[in-house]
Amino acid sequence: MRIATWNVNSIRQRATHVTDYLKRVQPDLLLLQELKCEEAAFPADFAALGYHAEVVGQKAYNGVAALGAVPFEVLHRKLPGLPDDPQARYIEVAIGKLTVIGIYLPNGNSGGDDGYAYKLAWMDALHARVAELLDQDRDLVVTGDFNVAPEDVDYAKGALSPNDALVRPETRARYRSLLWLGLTDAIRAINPTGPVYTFWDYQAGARQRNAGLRIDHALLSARVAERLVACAPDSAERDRVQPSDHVPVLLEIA
DNA sequence: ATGACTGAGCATCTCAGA
Repeated sequence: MRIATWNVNSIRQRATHVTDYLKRVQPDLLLLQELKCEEAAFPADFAALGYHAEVVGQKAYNGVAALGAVPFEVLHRKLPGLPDDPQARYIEVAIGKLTVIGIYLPNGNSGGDDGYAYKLAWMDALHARVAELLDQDRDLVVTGDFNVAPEDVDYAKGALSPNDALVRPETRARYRSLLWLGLTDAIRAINPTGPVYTFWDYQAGARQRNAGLRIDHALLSARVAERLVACAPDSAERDRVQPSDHVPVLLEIA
């Protein structure tokens, strides 16, 4: 089973990139974030490759989707606990006995105190949902753009200010509390030390200077983690023409 | 010490991203 996640920063700008990726990598399931369009404007290009799309869209901002080459069922289109969330940031699907959650976690740097409070409330609701699924003994993958750089090794020196919402202590504490429910950070399980970036800013030659961040993650419940084979970002995607600022992360489970 | 890209939209600037 191969599951990928990718913040595409506009699916309409990146439809060709995604098509090429699906042809080359052929994941069973691809979770997308930052579609920046409503469902009606989501490109139809992927059906011809055998991928069924379930889209949670929104005009201009946010938006997530699941593309499957295998049959899957949508369980939730909003984070349970935030049923009236006006922002399209959550999709939960089932492939047989496996539950897969795709998230676009709020950045938290805009909107002042309210914007950051929204990020923390979203993380609290995600914690509650993951705890509920683990209590039910579900096999679980939580993946997507978390907008959290968990440790100092996860961002290049100078790439973020110390009080950025991606690294503030309240943010990191909530990320750790998710792990402490019993989840395994798959990128770190495969590559325990050193920088492994998933994002490079468009500005100031960040890619050329390798001034990146690790903010896209795949977290695995225990039985899934026992079957972990590989998990890594595809950094070459960042060097294509007109790329997203994030690269895909591919997870392989035996 | 400072600046710096990209995308969407009731658009020629503002908001958001991270």
